[in-house]
Amino acid sequence: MSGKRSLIRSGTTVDQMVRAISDRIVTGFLRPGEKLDETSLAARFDVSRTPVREALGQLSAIGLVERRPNRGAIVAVVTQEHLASMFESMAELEAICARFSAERMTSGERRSLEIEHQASARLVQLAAEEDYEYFNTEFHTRLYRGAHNAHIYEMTVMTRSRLAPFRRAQFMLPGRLAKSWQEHDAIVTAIMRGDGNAAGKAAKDHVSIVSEASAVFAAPQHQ
Amino acid sequence: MSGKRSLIRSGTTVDQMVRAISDRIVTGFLRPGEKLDETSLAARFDVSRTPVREALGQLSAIGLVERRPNRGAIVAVVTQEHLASMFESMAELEAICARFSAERMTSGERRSLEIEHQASARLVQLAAEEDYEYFNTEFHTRLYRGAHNAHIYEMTVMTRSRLAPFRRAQFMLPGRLAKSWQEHDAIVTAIMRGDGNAAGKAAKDHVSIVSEASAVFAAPQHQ
DNA sequence: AGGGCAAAAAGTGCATGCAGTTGCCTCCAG
DNA sequence: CTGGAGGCAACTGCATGCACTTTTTGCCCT
Repeated sequence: MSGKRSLIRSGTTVDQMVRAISDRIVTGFLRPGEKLDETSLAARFDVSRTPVREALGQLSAIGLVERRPNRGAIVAVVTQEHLASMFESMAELEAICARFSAERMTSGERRSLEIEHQASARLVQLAAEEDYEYFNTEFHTRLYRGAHNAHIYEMTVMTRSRLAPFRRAQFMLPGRLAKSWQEHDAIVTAIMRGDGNAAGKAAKDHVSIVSEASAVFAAPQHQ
Repeated sequence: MSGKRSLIRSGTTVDQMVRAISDRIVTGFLRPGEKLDETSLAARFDVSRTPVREALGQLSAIGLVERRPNRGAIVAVVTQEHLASMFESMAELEAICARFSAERMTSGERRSLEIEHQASARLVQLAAEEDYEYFNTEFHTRLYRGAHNAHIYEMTVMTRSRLAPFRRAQFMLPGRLAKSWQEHDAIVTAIMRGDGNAAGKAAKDHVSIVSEASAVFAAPQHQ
Protein backbone atom coordinates (compact mmCIF):
# COMPACT_ATOMS: atom_id res chain seq x y z
CA MET A 1 0.00 0.00 0.00
CA SER A 2 1.40 3.38 -0.96
CA GLY A 3 0.73 5.81 1.89
CA LYS A 4 -1.01 5.78 5.24
CA ARG A 5 -4.76 5.97 5.09
CA SER A 6 -5.28 9.57 6.02
CA LEU A 7 -8.60 10.92 7.16
CA ILE A 8 -11.06 8.26 8.12
CA ARG A 9 -11.41 5.92 11.05
CA SER A 10 -11.20 2.14 11.22
CA GLY A 11 -12.52 -0.91 9.38
CA THR A 12 -11.53 -2.17 5.98
CA THR A 13 -10.80 0.36 3.29
CA VAL A 14 -14.06 -0.46 1.58
CA ASP A 15 -16.04 0.21 4.75
CA GLN A 16 -14.28 3.51 5.15
CA MET A 17 -15.16 4.43 1.61
CA VAL A 18 -18.78 3.45 2.09
CA ARG A 19 -19.02 5.61 5.18
CA ALA A 20 -17.13 8.49 3.63
CA ILE A 21 -19.21 8.59 0.47
CA SER A 22 -22.55 8.00 2.15
CA ASP A 23 -21.78 10.69 4.71
CA ARG A 24 -21.15 13.12 1.91
CA ILE A 25 -24.39 12.15 0.26
CA VAL A 26 -26.53 12.18 3.38
CA THR A 27 -25.17 15.51 4.53
CA GLY A 28 -25.75 17.00 1.11
CA PHE A 29 -22.09 17.64 0.35
CA LEU A 30 -22.62 15.49 -2.70
CA ARG A 31 -25.89 16.40 -4.35
CA PRO A 32 -28.32 14.11 -6.18
CA GLY A 33 -27.27 13.66 -9.76
CA GLU A 34 -23.65 14.51 -9.08
CA LYS A 35 -21.17 12.33 -10.92
CA LEU A 36 -19.07 9.96 -8.83
CA ASP A 37 -15.89 9.43 -10.74
CA GLU A 38 -14.02 6.33 -9.61
CA THR A 39 -10.60 7.69 -10.42
CA SER A 40 -11.17 11.02 -8.70
CA LEU A 41 -12.62 9.39 -5.60
CA ALA A 42 -9.69 6.99 -5.48
CA ALA A 43 -7.25 9.90 -5.72
CA ARG A 44 -9.25 11.96 -3.25
CA PHE A 45 -9.02 9.25 -0.58
CA ASP A 46 -5.64 7.91 -1.60
CA VAL A 47 -6.72 4.37 -2.35
CA SER A 48 -6.90 2.39 -5.54
CA ARG A 49 -10.03 2.16 -7.64
CA THR A 50 -10.91 -1.30 -6.40
CA PRO A 51 -12.23 -0.35 -2.95
CA VAL A 52 -13.95 2.67 -4.48
CA ARG A 53 -15.72 0.42 -6.93
CA GLU A 54 -16.81 -1.94 -4.19
CA ALA A 55 -18.09 0.93 -2.12
CA LEU A 56 -20.07 2.32 -5.03
CA GLY A 57 -21.51 -1.12 -5.63
CA GLN A 58 -22.69 -1.40 -2.05
CA LEU A 59 -24.12 2.10 -2.03
CA SER A 60 -25.92 1.26 -5.21
CA ALA A 61 -27.30 -1.89 -3.59
CA ILE A 62 -28.84 0.16 -0.81
CA GLY A 63 -30.06 2.82 -3.21
CA LEU A 64 -27.93 5.82 -2.30
CA VAL A 65 -26.16 5.88 -5.65
CA GLU A 66 -27.21 4.87 -9.09
CA ARG A 67 -24.94 2.96 -11.40
CA ARG A 68 -25.23 2.98 -15.14
CA PRO A 69 -23.20 0.17 -16.72
CA ASN A 70 -20.10 1.52 -18.42
CA ARG A 71 -21.30 5.03 -17.77
CA GLY A 72 -20.30 5.65 -14.20
CA ALA A 73 -22.14 6.27 -10.98
CA ILE A 74 -24.09 9.29 -9.80
CA VAL A 75 -25.69 10.18 -6.48
CA ALA A 76 -29.16 8.68 -6.71
CA VAL A 77 -31.62 10.98 -8.36
CA VAL A 78 -35.09 10.58 -7.07
CA THR A 79 -38.24 11.50 -8.90
CA GLN A 80 -40.99 13.47 -7.23
CA GLU A 81 -43.03 10.32 -7.32
CA HIS A 82 -40.41 8.13 -5.72
CA LEU A 83 -39.69 10.78 -3.13
CA ALA A 84 -43.34 10.87 -2.24
CA SER A 85 -43.36 7.11 -1.91
CA MET A 86 -40.39 7.29 0.45
CA PHE A 87 -42.03 9.92 2.62
CA GLU A 88 -45.20 7.91 2.71
CA SER A 89 -43.18 4.84 3.68
CA MET A 90 -41.44 6.85 6.31
CA ALA A 91 -44.75 7.90 7.80
CA GLU A 92 -45.89 4.30 7.95
CA LEU A 93 -42.61 3.12 9.43
CA GLU A 94 -42.60 5.84 12.04
CA ALA A 95 -46.15 4.98 12.89
CA ILE A 96 -45.20 1.35 13.41
CA CYS A 97 -42.24 2.35 15.55
CA ALA A 98 -44.34 4.67 17.67
CA ARG A 99 -47.05 2.07 18.09
CA PHE A 100 -44.58 -0.61 19.12
CA SER A 101 -42.76 1.86 21.34
CA ALA A 102 -45.98 2.62 23.16
CA GLU A 103 -46.49 -1.08 23.70
CA ARG A 104 -42.96 -2.24 24.35
CA MET A 105 -40.64 0.44 25.66
CA THR A 106 -39.14 -0.39 29.00
CA SER A 107 -39.83 2.04 31.77
CA GLY A 108 -36.24 3.23 31.46
CA GLU A 109 -36.72 3.97 27.79
CA ARG A 110 -39.95 5.81 28.48
CA ARG A 111 -38.34 7.84 31.18
CA SER A 112 -35.37 8.98 29.13
CA LEU A 113 -37.56 9.71 26.13
CA GLU A 114 -39.71 11.97 28.26
CA ILE A 115 -36.76 13.65 29.95
CA GLU A 116 -34.95 14.39 26.71
CA HIS A 117 -38.13 15.60 25.13
CA GLN A 118 -38.84 17.99 27.96
CA ALA A 119 -35.26 19.21 27.91
CA SER A 120 -35.56 20.06 24.26
CA ALA A 121 -38.33 22.54 24.97
CA ARG A 122 -35.60 24.98 25.92
CA LEU A 123 -34.06 24.68 22.45
CA VAL A 124 -37.36 25.76 20.95
CA GLN A 125 -37.39 28.84 23.17
CA LEU A 126 -33.87 29.70 22.09
CA ALA A 127 -34.69 29.00 18.45
CA ALA A 128 -31.54 26.87 18.42
CA GLU A 129 -32.09 25.20 15.08
CA GLU A 130 -28.82 23.28 14.94
CA ASP A 131 -29.17 21.84 18.42
CA TYR A 132 -32.81 21.07 17.91
CA GLU A 133 -31.99 19.22 14.74
CA TYR A 134 -29.55 17.07 16.67
CA PHE A 135 -32.13 16.43 19.35
CA ASN A 136 -34.75 15.69 16.74
CA THR A 137 -32.61 12.94 15.24
CA GLU A 138 -32.05 11.51 18.70
CA PHE A 139 -35.73 11.60 19.45
CA HIS A 140 -36.66 9.66 16.36
CA THR A 141 -33.85 7.19 16.87
CA ARG A 142 -35.26 6.50 20.33
CA LEU A 143 -38.59 5.69 18.78
CA TYR A 144 -37.00 3.35 16.28
CA ARG A 145 -35.09 1.54 18.97
CA GLY A 146 -38.03 1.50 21.31
CA ALA A 147 -39.96 -0.62 18.84
CA HIS A 148 -37.66 -3.51 19.80
CA ASN A 149 -37.63 -4.87 16.29
CA ALA A 150 -34.25 -5.04 14.61
CA HIS A 151 -35.53 -5.35 11.07
CA ILE A 152 -37.94 -2.45 11.29
CA TYR A 153 -35.12 -0.47 12.83
CA GLU A 154 -32.89 -1.23 9.85
CA MET A 155 -35.55 -0.33 7.31
CA THR A 156 -36.44 2.87 9.09
CA VAL A 157 -32.88 4.07 9.47
CA MET A 158 -32.14 3.24 5.86
CA THR A 159 -35.19 5.08 4.63
CA ARG A 160 -34.27 8.05 6.76
CA SER A 161 -30.79 8.08 5.19
CA ARG A 162 -32.23 8.11 1.73
CA LEU A 163 -34.55 10.94 2.65
CA ALA A 164 -31.90 12.95 4.45
CA PRO A 165 -30.73 14.92 1.42
CA PHE A 166 -34.27 16.15 0.93
CA ARG A 167 -35.16 17.34 4.36
CA ARG A 168 -32.20 19.41 5.35
CA ALA A 169 -33.93 22.73 4.97
CA GLN A 170 -37.12 21.80 6.75
CA PHE A 171 -36.34 23.74 9.89
CA MET A 172 -35.77 26.94 8.02
CA LEU A 173 -39.50 27.38 7.78
CA PRO A 174 -40.71 29.89 10.38
CA GLY A 175 -42.43 28.43 13.42
CA ARG A 176 -41.36 24.95 12.43
CA LEU A 177 -39.49 24.29 15.68
CA ALA A 178 -42.43 24.92 17.95
CA LYS A 179 -44.75 22.93 15.75
CA SER A 180 -42.31 20.03 15.63
CA TRP A 181 -42.04 20.05 19.41
CA GLN A 182 -45.79 19.97 19.82
CA GLU A 183 -46.04 17.05 17.47
CA HIS A 184 -43.35 15.22 19.39
CA ASP A 185 -45.28 16.01 22.52
CA ALA A 186 -48.37 14.30 21.18
CA ILE A 187 -46.28 11.22 20.39
CA VAL A 188 -44.64 11.17 23.80
CA THR A 189 -47.93 11.61 25.60
CA ALA A 190 -49.48 8.71 23.74
CA ILE A 191 -46.46 6.53 24.39
CA MET A 192 -46.52 7.32 28.10
CA ARG A 193 -50.17 6.33 28.15
CA GLY A 194 -49.25 3.12 26.35
CA ASP A 195 -51.71 4.02 23.64
CA GLY A 196 -50.19 2.44 20.54
CA ASN A 197 -52.80 3.56 18.09
CA ALA A 198 -52.66 7.18 19.18
CA ALA A 199 -48.87 7.14 19.13
CA GLY A 200 -48.88 5.67 15.66
CA LYS A 201 -51.33 8.22 14.36
CA ALA A 202 -49.43 11.11 15.92
CA ALA A 203 -46.15 9.88 14.42
CA LYS A 204 -47.70 9.47 11.01
CA ASP A 205 -49.11 12.98 11.08
CA HIS A 206 -45.74 14.32 12.19
CA VAL A 207 -43.92 12.82 9.22
CA SER A 208 -46.64 13.82 6.81
CA ILE A 209 -46.18 17.43 7.79
CA VAL A 210 -42.40 17.21 7.43
CA SER A 211 -42.93 15.62 4.06
CA GLU A 212 -44.99 18.51 2.78
CA ALA A 213 -42.33 20.92 3.96
CA SER A 214 -39.64 19.03 2.07
CA ALA A 215 -41.32 18.09 -1.16
CA VAL A 216 -40.12 21.23 -2.86
CA PHE A 217 -36.54 19.98 -2.82
CA ALA A 218 -37.18 17.04 -5.07
CA ALA A 219 -35.70 16.80 -8.53
CA PRO A 220 -38.33 17.95 -10.99
CA GLN A 221 -37.79 14.96 -13.19
CA HIS A 222 -35.86 11.77 -13.51
CA GLN A 223 -33.37 11.18 -16.29
CA MET B 1 -11.54 -12.27 -20.75
CA SER B 2 -10.82 -15.97 -20.84
CA GLY B 3 -13.97 -17.77 -21.96
CA LYS B 4 -17.56 -16.97 -22.75
CA ARG B 5 -19.75 -16.36 -19.74
CA SER B 6 -21.61 -19.63 -19.59
CA LEU B 7 -24.77 -20.08 -17.60
CA ILE B 8 -26.44 -16.86 -16.65
CA ARG B 9 -28.30 -14.20 -18.53
CA SER B 10 -27.38 -10.58 -19.23
CA GLY B 11 -26.07 -7.53 -17.39
CA THR B 12 -22.60 -6.95 -16.08
CA THR B 13 -20.71 -9.85 -14.62
CA VAL B 14 -21.22 -8.47 -11.14
CA ASP B 15 -24.99 -8.31 -11.62
CA GLN B 16 -24.99 -11.85 -12.85
CA MET B 17 -23.08 -12.94 -9.80
CA VAL B 18 -25.41 -11.09 -7.48
CA ARG B 19 -28.40 -12.77 -9.06
CA ALA B 20 -26.76 -16.16 -9.18
CA ILE B 21 -25.68 -16.13 -5.57
CA SER B 22 -28.83 -14.59 -4.18
CA ASP B 23 -30.93 -17.09 -6.14
CA ARG B 24 -29.02 -19.90 -4.56
CA ILE B 25 -29.52 -18.39 -1.14
CA VAL B 26 -33.19 -17.58 -1.55
CA THR B 27 -34.01 -20.98 -2.96
CA GLY B 28 -32.14 -22.67 -0.15
CA PHE B 29 -29.47 -24.22 -2.35
CA LEU B 30 -26.99 -22.36 -0.20
CA ARG B 31 -27.96 -22.68 3.42
CA PRO B 32 -27.55 -20.10 6.19
CA GLY B 33 -24.10 -20.30 7.67
CA GLU B 34 -22.59 -21.89 4.59
CA LYS B 35 -19.18 -20.56 3.67
CA LEU B 36 -18.90 -18.53 0.47
CA ASP B 37 -15.39 -18.98 -0.75
CA GLU B 38 -14.36 -16.31 -3.23
CA THR B 39 -11.99 -18.52 -5.14
CA SER B 40 -14.43 -21.40 -5.45
CA LEU B 41 -17.28 -19.14 -6.53
CA ALA B 42 -15.00 -17.52 -9.09
CA ALA B 43 -14.04 -20.91 -10.47
CA ARG B 44 -17.61 -22.17 -10.31
CA PHE B 45 -18.85 -19.30 -12.50
CA ASP B 46 -15.70 -18.92 -14.56
CA VAL B 47 -14.94 -15.33 -13.62
CA SER B 48 -12.16 -13.76 -11.64
CA ARG B 49 -12.42 -13.04 -7.96
CA THR B 50 -13.06 -9.35 -8.48
CA PRO B 51 -16.71 -9.56 -9.57
CA VAL B 52 -17.32 -12.23 -6.97
CA ARG B 53 -16.00 -9.93 -4.28
CA GLU B 54 -18.16 -7.06 -5.49
CA ALA B 55 -21.21 -9.31 -5.56
CA LEU B 56 -20.55 -10.51 -2.03
CA GLY B 57 -20.16 -6.91 -0.92
CA GLN B 58 -23.51 -5.97 -2.38
CA LEU B 59 -25.23 -9.01 -0.94
CA SER B 60 -23.73 -8.14 2.40
CA ALA B 61 -25.06 -4.59 2.06
CA ILE B 62 -28.59 -5.88 1.64
CA GLY B 63 -28.19 -8.45 4.39
CA LEU B 64 -28.25 -11.73 2.50
CA VAL B 65 -24.67 -12.57 3.35
CA GLU B 66 -22.47 -11.77 6.28
CA ARG B 67 -18.88 -10.69 5.84
CA ARG B 68 -16.24 -11.06 8.49
CA PRO B 69 -13.13 -9.00 7.66
CA ASN B 70 -10.27 -11.25 6.59
CA ARG B 71 -12.37 -14.25 7.45
CA GLY B 72 -14.55 -14.71 4.44
CA ALA B 73 -18.26 -14.52 3.82
CA ILE B 74 -21.08 -16.82 4.85
CA VAL B 75 -24.76 -16.95 4.00
CA ALA B 76 -26.37 -14.72 6.60
CA VAL B 77 -27.20 -16.55 9.76
CA VAL B 78 -30.23 -15.22 11.47
CA THR B 79 -31.04 -15.57 15.13
CA GLN B 80 -34.46 -16.65 16.32
CA GLU B 81 -34.92 -13.15 17.56
CA HIS B 82 -33.98 -11.46 14.32
CA LEU B 83 -36.10 -13.91 12.37
CA ALA B 84 -39.05 -13.05 14.54
CA SER B 85 -38.42 -9.37 13.92
CA MET B 86 -38.40 -9.98 10.18
CA PHE B 87 -41.65 -11.90 10.29
CA GLU B 88 -43.22 -9.20 12.36
CA SER B 89 -41.98 -6.60 9.90
CA MET B 90 -43.34 -8.68 7.07
CA ALA B 91 -46.75 -8.75 8.70
CA GLU B 92 -46.72 -4.98 9.07
CA LEU B 93 -45.51 -4.46 5.52
CA GLU B 94 -48.12 -6.81 4.09
CA ALA B 95 -50.75 -5.03 6.12
CA ILE B 96 -49.70 -1.71 4.65
CA CYS B 97 -49.69 -3.13 1.14
CA ALA B 98 -53.12 -4.66 1.59
CA ARG B 99 -54.51 -1.47 3.06
CA PHE B 100 -53.13 0.66 0.24
CA SER B 101 -54.23 -1.92 -2.31
CA ALA B 102 -57.78 -1.70 -1.00
CA GLU B 103 -57.64 2.04 -1.38
CA ARG B 104 -55.65 2.40 -4.58
CA MET B 105 -55.82 -0.58 -6.88
CA THR B 106 -57.20 0.21 -10.28
CA SER B 107 -60.27 -1.68 -11.32
CA GLY B 108 -58.08 -3.70 -13.67
CA GLU B 109 -55.80 -4.71 -10.83
CA ARG B 110 -58.75 -5.64 -8.65
CA ARG B 111 -60.26 -7.70 -11.42
CA SER B 112 -57.14 -9.72 -12.16
CA LEU B 113 -56.44 -10.22 -8.47
CA GLU B 114 -59.89 -11.67 -8.00
CA ILE B 115 -59.71 -13.80 -11.14
CA GLU B 116 -56.34 -15.29 -10.28
CA HIS B 117 -57.43 -15.88 -6.74
CA GLN B 118 -60.54 -17.73 -7.80
CA ALA B 119 -58.57 -19.75 -10.31
CA SER B 120 -56.22 -20.89 -7.59
CA ALA B 121 -59.07 -22.56 -5.72
CA ARG B 122 -58.64 -25.46 -8.11
CA LEU B 123 -55.04 -25.90 -7.02
CA VAL B 124 -56.21 -26.33 -3.45
CA GLN B 125 -58.62 -29.07 -4.53
CA LEU B 126 -55.83 -30.83 -6.37
CA ALA B 127 -53.45 -30.34 -3.45
CA ALA B 128 -50.96 -29.02 -6.02
CA GLU B 129 -48.41 -27.64 -3.59
CA GLU B 130 -45.84 -26.57 -6.16
CA ASP B 131 -48.33 -24.75 -8.35
CA TYR B 132 -50.02 -23.20 -5.38
CA GLU B 133 -46.70 -21.94 -4.11
CA TYR B 134 -46.12 -20.23 -7.44
CA PHE B 135 -49.58 -18.72 -7.33
CA ASN B 136 -49.07 -17.66 -3.75
CA THR B 137 -45.98 -15.68 -4.68
CA GLU B 138 -47.87 -14.04 -7.53
CA PHE B 139 -50.75 -13.19 -5.25
CA HIS B 140 -48.56 -11.43 -2.74
CA THR B 141 -46.61 -9.65 -5.45
CA ARG B 142 -49.91 -8.28 -6.75
CA LEU B 143 -50.63 -6.89 -3.32
CA TYR B 144 -47.22 -5.26 -3.13
CA ARG B 145 -47.62 -3.67 -6.53
CA GLY B 146 -51.19 -2.70 -5.86
CA ALA B 147 -50.03 -0.46 -3.05
CA HIS B 148 -48.66 1.89 -5.69
CA ASN B 149 -45.70 2.83 -3.57
CA ALA B 150 -42.28 2.02 -5.02
CA HIS B 151 -40.36 2.23 -1.78
CA ILE B 152 -42.70 0.02 0.20
CA TYR B 153 -42.58 -2.38 -2.70
CA GLU B 154 -38.78 -2.50 -2.50
CA MET B 155 -38.74 -3.02 1.24
CA THR B 156 -41.38 -5.71 1.10
CA VAL B 157 -39.74 -7.66 -1.69
CA MET B 158 -36.39 -7.41 0.03
CA THR B 159 -37.79 -8.61 3.33
CA ARG B 160 -39.51 -11.47 1.56
CA SER B 161 -36.18 -12.48 0.00
CA ARG B 162 -34.49 -12.54 3.32
CA LEU B 163 -37.28 -14.64 4.78
CA ALA B 164 -37.48 -17.00 1.83
CA PRO B 165 -34.94 -19.51 3.15
CA PHE B 166 -37.06 -19.92 6.26
CA ARG B 167 -40.45 -20.52 4.78
CA ARG B 168 -39.82 -23.11 2.18
CA ALA B 169 -41.43 -25.91 4.08
CA GLN B 170 -44.52 -24.08 5.23
CA PHE B 171 -46.86 -25.79 2.78
CA MET B 172 -45.85 -29.23 3.92
CA LEU B 173 -48.08 -28.81 6.92
CA PRO B 174 -51.37 -30.65 6.41
CA GLY B 175 -54.36 -28.50 5.56
CA ARG B 176 -52.14 -25.48 5.02
CA LEU B 177 -53.26 -24.96 1.43
CA ALA B 178 -56.93 -24.62 2.20
CA LYS B 179 -56.25 -22.39 5.15
CA SER B 180 -53.97 -20.18 3.09
CA TRP B 181 -56.62 -19.86 0.42
CA GLN B 182 -59.25 -18.86 2.93
CA GLU B 183 -56.96 -16.22 4.35
CA HIS B 184 -56.28 -14.90 0.87
CA ASP B 185 -60.01 -14.86 0.34
CA ALA B 186 -60.51 -12.63 3.34
CA ILE B 187 -57.92 -10.22 1.98
CA VAL B 188 -59.43 -10.20 -1.50
CA THR B 189 -62.91 -9.66 -0.18
CA ALA B 190 -61.81 -6.69 1.89
CA ILE B 191 -59.93 -5.21 -1.04
CA MET B 192 -62.90 -5.58 -3.35
CA ARG B 193 -64.98 -3.76 -0.74
CA GLY B 194 -62.30 -1.07 -0.61
CA ASP B 195 -62.03 -1.66 3.12
CA GLY B 196 -58.38 -0.82 3.82
CA ASN B 197 -58.45 -1.56 7.51
CA ALA B 198 -60.02 -4.95 7.10
CA ALA B 199 -57.60 -5.82 4.29
CA GLY B 200 -54.66 -4.78 6.43
CA LYS B 201 -55.83 -6.80 9.37
CA ALA B 202 -56.49 -9.87 7.23
CA ALA B 203 -53.04 -9.61 5.64
CA LYS B 204 -51.36 -9.22 8.98
CA ASP B 205 -53.12 -12.27 10.37
CA HIS B 206 -52.17 -14.25 7.29
CA VAL B 207 -48.48 -13.54 7.70
CA SER B 208 -48.58 -14.12 11.41
CA ILE B 209 -49.86 -17.61 10.83
CA VAL B 210 -47.21 -18.35 8.21
CA SER B 211 -44.64 -17.05 10.62
CA GLU B 212 -45.64 -19.49 13.31
CA ALA B 213 -45.45 -22.33 10.82
CA SER B 214 -41.91 -21.33 9.83
CA ALA B 215 -40.32 -20.36 13.09
CA VAL B 216 -39.03 -23.86 13.64
CA PHE B 217 -36.55 -23.50 10.80
CA ALA B 218 -34.56 -20.74 12.41
CA ALA B 219 -31.02 -21.24 13.54
CA PRO B 220 -31.08 -22.05 17.23
CA GLN B 221 -28.39 -19.56 18.01
CA HIS B 222 -26.17 -16.96 16.49
CA GLN B 223 -22.41 -17.27 16.40
C1' DA C 1 -21.12 27.40 -41.12
C1' DG C 2 -23.03 23.21 -39.77
C1' DG C 3 -23.53 18.25 -39.56
C1' DG C 4 -21.43 14.06 -39.27
C1' DC C 5 -17.74 10.86 -38.86
C1' DA C 6 -13.44 9.19 -37.08
C1' DA C 7 -9.89 8.96 -34.00
C1' DA C 8 -8.30 9.91 -29.55
C1' DA C 9 -9.11 10.63 -24.77
C1' DA C 10 -11.37 9.39 -20.73
C1' DG C 11 -13.43 6.12 -17.92
C1' DT C 12 -15.42 1.68 -16.64
C1' DG C 13 -15.06 -3.63 -16.12
C1' DC C 14 -12.51 -7.39 -15.10
C1' DA C 15 -8.21 -10.22 -14.43
C1' DT C 16 -4.11 -10.92 -12.16
C1' DG C 17 -0.52 -10.37 -8.73
C1' DC C 18 1.27 -9.49 -4.30
C1' DA C 19 1.11 -8.49 0.61
C1' DG C 20 -0.95 -9.35 4.84
C1' DT C 21 -3.93 -12.19 7.79
C1' DT C 22 -6.21 -16.28 9.50
C1' DG C 23 -6.47 -20.78 10.63
C1' DC C 24 -4.71 -25.32 10.61
C1' DC C 25 -1.25 -28.77 11.25
C1' DT C 26 2.65 -30.48 13.15
C1' DC C 27 5.86 -31.15 16.51
C1' DC C 28 7.68 -30.79 21.01
C1' DA C 29 7.33 -30.28 26.11
C1' DG C 30 5.11 -31.55 30.02
C1' DC D 1 -2.25 -37.94 25.99
C1' DT D 2 -2.84 -32.95 26.25
C1' DG D 3 -1.59 -28.12 25.57
C1' DG D 4 0.83 -24.82 23.18
C1' DA D 5 4.19 -22.59 19.93
C1' DG D 6 5.89 -22.26 15.38
C1' DG D 7 5.42 -22.70 10.65
C1' DC D 8 2.80 -23.50 6.49
C1' DA D 9 -1.10 -23.44 3.45
C1' DA D 10 -5.23 -21.09 2.22
C1' DC D 11 -7.60 -17.08 1.67
C1' DT D 12 -8.80 -12.27 1.84
C1' DG D 13 -7.74 -7.21 0.69
C1' DC D 14 -5.98 -4.06 -2.32
C1' DA D 15 -3.19 -2.31 -6.28
C1' DT D 16 -2.24 -2.38 -10.91
C1' DG D 17 -2.79 -3.40 -15.78
C1' DC D 18 -5.26 -4.30 -19.91
C1' DA D 19 -9.45 -4.60 -22.80
C1' DC D 20 -13.53 -2.59 -24.04
C1' DT D 21 -17.10 1.08 -24.02
C1' DT D 22 -18.50 5.69 -24.04
C1' DT D 23 -17.64 10.45 -24.88
C1' DT D 24 -15.33 14.14 -26.75
C1' DT D 25 -12.63 16.53 -30.05
C1' DG D 26 -11.21 17.85 -34.36
C1' DC D 27 -11.51 17.48 -39.16
C1' DC D 28 -13.66 16.85 -43.56
C1' DC D 29 -17.33 17.19 -46.61
C1' DT D 30 -21.45 19.25 -48.01
